[in-house]
Parts: sequence; C-alpha cells; structure tokens
Amino acid sequence: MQKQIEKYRKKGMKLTPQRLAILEYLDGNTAHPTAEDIYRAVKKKHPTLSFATVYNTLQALVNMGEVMELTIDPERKHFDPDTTPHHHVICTRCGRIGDVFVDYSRRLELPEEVTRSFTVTSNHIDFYGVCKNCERKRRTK
Amino acid sequence: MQKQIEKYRKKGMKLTPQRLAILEYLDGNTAHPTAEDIYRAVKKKHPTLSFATVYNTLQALVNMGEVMELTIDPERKHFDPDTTPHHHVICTRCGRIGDVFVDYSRRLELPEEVTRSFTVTSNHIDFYGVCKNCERKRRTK
DNA sequence: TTCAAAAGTTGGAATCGTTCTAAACAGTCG
DNA sequence: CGACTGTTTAGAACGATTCCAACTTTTGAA
Ligand SMILES: [Mn+2]
Ligand SMILES: [Mn+2]
Ligand SMILES: [Zn+2]
Ligand SMILES: [Zn+2]
Repeated sequence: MQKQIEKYRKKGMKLTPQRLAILEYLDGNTAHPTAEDIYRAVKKKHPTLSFATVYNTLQALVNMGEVMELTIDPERKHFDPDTTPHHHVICTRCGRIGDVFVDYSRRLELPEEVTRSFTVTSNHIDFYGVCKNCERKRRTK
Repeated sequence: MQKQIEKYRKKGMKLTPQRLAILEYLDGNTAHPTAEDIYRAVKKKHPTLSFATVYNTLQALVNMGEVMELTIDPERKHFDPDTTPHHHVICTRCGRIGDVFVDYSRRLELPEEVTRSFTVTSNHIDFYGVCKNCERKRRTK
C-alpha cells in the first residue's frame, strides 16, 4: 500500500484523504466492485463523499492504467484494481465475479476469415457458471 | 424468413407489422445492431414506430432464445440474431463487431482453484483489435 | 363475417447509472 | 497574506432503457 501511494505521488496525483480511502479500499480487492460499492464503503469514513469523487478518482486511475473497467455486467460497470491480463468467471445466479489467471492466447488461433478483416491484439474470456455458494443454496431448497 | 414467421406464430407470438419489420431487419443481420440501429432502420417503413416497441420485441425475442443480448459495449446493448454459440472480435477504433465461429471450449481448461469455487458451463471470448478499414485509414493519414 | 379478450403499440414520463457544472475548498508558492 | 491549481461537493443534466396508461390490432371462437 505504501508503494502504491508513492507511485501515485510520483505520477503527480494529489493524494487527498478521499482518494487515499478509495485506494485503500481497492488495494488487493478481488471483488470487482461497482462505483456504488466503493461509494458505500468509503462513505463510512468520509460521510461527505460524493459519487462525483468516486467516479473522478476511478477515471483518473483508469487513465493511469492502475484500474481496469469491466464490461461484464450489462447493468453497471465493475472495476478491477488488478491490471495484469486475466479472465473472469461470472456466477449467473448471484453475479459474483472470480478471476482466472491463465493466458490462453496461444490456444486461441483465429480462422483466416477473421484475420483477413481484423488485426487482433488481445482477448478476454468470460466464463459463465454457478458458484459453490449458489449451488449449495439450490440443493438445500 | 417464412420459416421464422411460422416459428414465431407457433410460439404464440402475435405478428404485427412492426414485429415483422423488426424480424426482417434482424434476419441474417451480422452487424450486431443496437436498439437504436433497429429503431432507425425500421422507422423508415413504420414512421410511428416507438422505442418501446423495439425494446418490447427484443425482450420477447431474447426470452424466446431467438436473439442474444451482447454485453460488449459499455455504452449500450447490442443484439445478435445468431444464437449459435460463437465469439466476437471488436475493433477498438470504430466499434465494429465481427463473429468468430470456433468452439475453443476444449482448450480452455480451468485451474483447480477456479473449479473449486465455480461450476463453469459456458464461455464467451472477446477478441480486440483493429479492423482493416480503420487500419487503412490510419496509414493514409 | 363478427366480436371481444388478450396482446401489442404508442408518446411521454420515469428510472438508473454515469457525467457534467459551478461554487466552495485545500495545498503550494511567492 | 493572495493567487494559482487541482479537488470535492451537491445537484443538474444526460443517455439508454423501462414503465405507464390510453388506445389499437390480432386472433380465434361463435
Ligand atoms: Mn479480475
Ligand atoms: Mn455474433
Ligand atoms: Zn453465485
Ligand atoms: Zn474499425
């Protein structure tokens, strides 16, 4: 976390208490929170926090390449502080999002009809299924 | 197209002129249109068409499993009348969406830490790149 | 054919996530 | 102490999508 702070300071980002709280909340967070998740959590320590600040900070972080925006949920954006390339598993019952740290690129050859019309440089896989939590619930029902 | 119409009639869907026009527009359409694309195109023949009808019809089709909703574009939903499982290529410059009809499932083994917490049943890959059109533009600039 | 129930259409209002705005604030430097 | 710069805030604005209530069409039974 200290490293993080240094990094942001070096990049010329002013570190306000609100931003620090947001950074702290995101640091190591693997839950893929939405702006509202962040807002609600950070508001506890900073009751005057506004949504604008959350969105502003997120945008700054995304521009700096420190946070990724996930287009996984049609209803709202999710944010991922882990910017190493990776994929996701989504529980179709509860929406829980998990990480998949495997690079499948070598195995994803594209047919010629595609490479003819696109120069592909990256990929992202969404796996869909049911999480153990939801599975357990279903059985006990 | 006639087959289509029969299919919908059998499923107990009322076939109004607006719906027929929407179905016709979607039939064989590989452009992954948005609700607005559909609205604009169909409005030419049915000037009184409302967005509500477009959304209602799309929802009915999605519920029937005849159309897929794509969560690829953070700004708006795209719709795909091709419901056979397949993947997509997205041009990061112009947003153009292409199809990739390859089943990679066999090659996408998941690490045990994932299978321990999720029962995965399907996957969808987004490939990102630049389409030839945009590439040409860039070079001539 | 006729007719009424059920389902669909419409324009506009409402909703919801996200972005924008203008005014108040805070830290920095002279 | 100002002036400067970037930040925070509340609330307005926005754009995609959903909802609503009144009206119209489709459909199938009589
Ligand atoms: Mn992740
Ligand atoms: Mn497609
Ligand atoms: Zn779940
Ligand atoms: Zn392009």
